[in-house]
Amino acid sequence: MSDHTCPGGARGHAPTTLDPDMLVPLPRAFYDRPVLEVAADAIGTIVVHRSAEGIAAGRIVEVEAYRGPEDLAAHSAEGKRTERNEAMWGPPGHVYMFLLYGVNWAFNIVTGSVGEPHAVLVRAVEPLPPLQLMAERRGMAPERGELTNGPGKLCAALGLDGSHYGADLCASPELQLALGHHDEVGRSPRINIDYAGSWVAKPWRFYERGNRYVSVKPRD
DNA sequence: GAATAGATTGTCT
DNA sequence: GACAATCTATTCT
Repeated sequence: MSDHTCPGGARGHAPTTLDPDMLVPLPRAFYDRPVLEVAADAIGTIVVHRSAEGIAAGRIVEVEAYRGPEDLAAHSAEGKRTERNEAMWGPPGHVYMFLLYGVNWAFNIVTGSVGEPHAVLVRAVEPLPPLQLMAERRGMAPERGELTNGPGKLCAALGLDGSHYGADLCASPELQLALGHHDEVGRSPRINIDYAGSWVAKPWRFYERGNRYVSVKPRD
């Protein structure tokens, strides 16, 4: 869809080791585009979080686009603007965090211009070595393959929470999104938005085909 | 593998 | 007071 990811070279293989110094943060222009384009191109990019506990990173393999105010599945549906979703209305490249069911955090990337309440929900990442810190945070062995296969799980593994609300992915030394590679991208309706009327059916979930970390198994 | 229930709390009506 | 862009354990088949 653009030249920001996978220009046709290496496909489908995450690096076997993570070298933070080799990671190139995506420019603001990446986020300052229509949310469906950013969502599609976000597949394969690498989330990196550096904290006092250490570094943790994952390759994005599943996202969903939310496009208020017309999209009834979005928190910004019908132009609703509250303290919680304020970040959705702000500049592209910033982070929107919210709490689900009182227990799980969700990590979102704000896209489009200021005043366009659009965002990309990151639903799953493929964890990149070293896995030990992420496994500790999740309280399970990495071999189980369930470290980061869901919105709440990846936040727990990467150490993301409400303290990252509004962070600028283009300027934060702590939290960044970097260029990566991806395999073939599939699309499907979004997950768990039954309340959204006719918007339920829109194929606004994007995922890497065949990747074991995709949270809800697609039909293909 | 699929279905179910319970957890748990900030946010909005 | 209701509910949520979910996760886990448990109980089936």
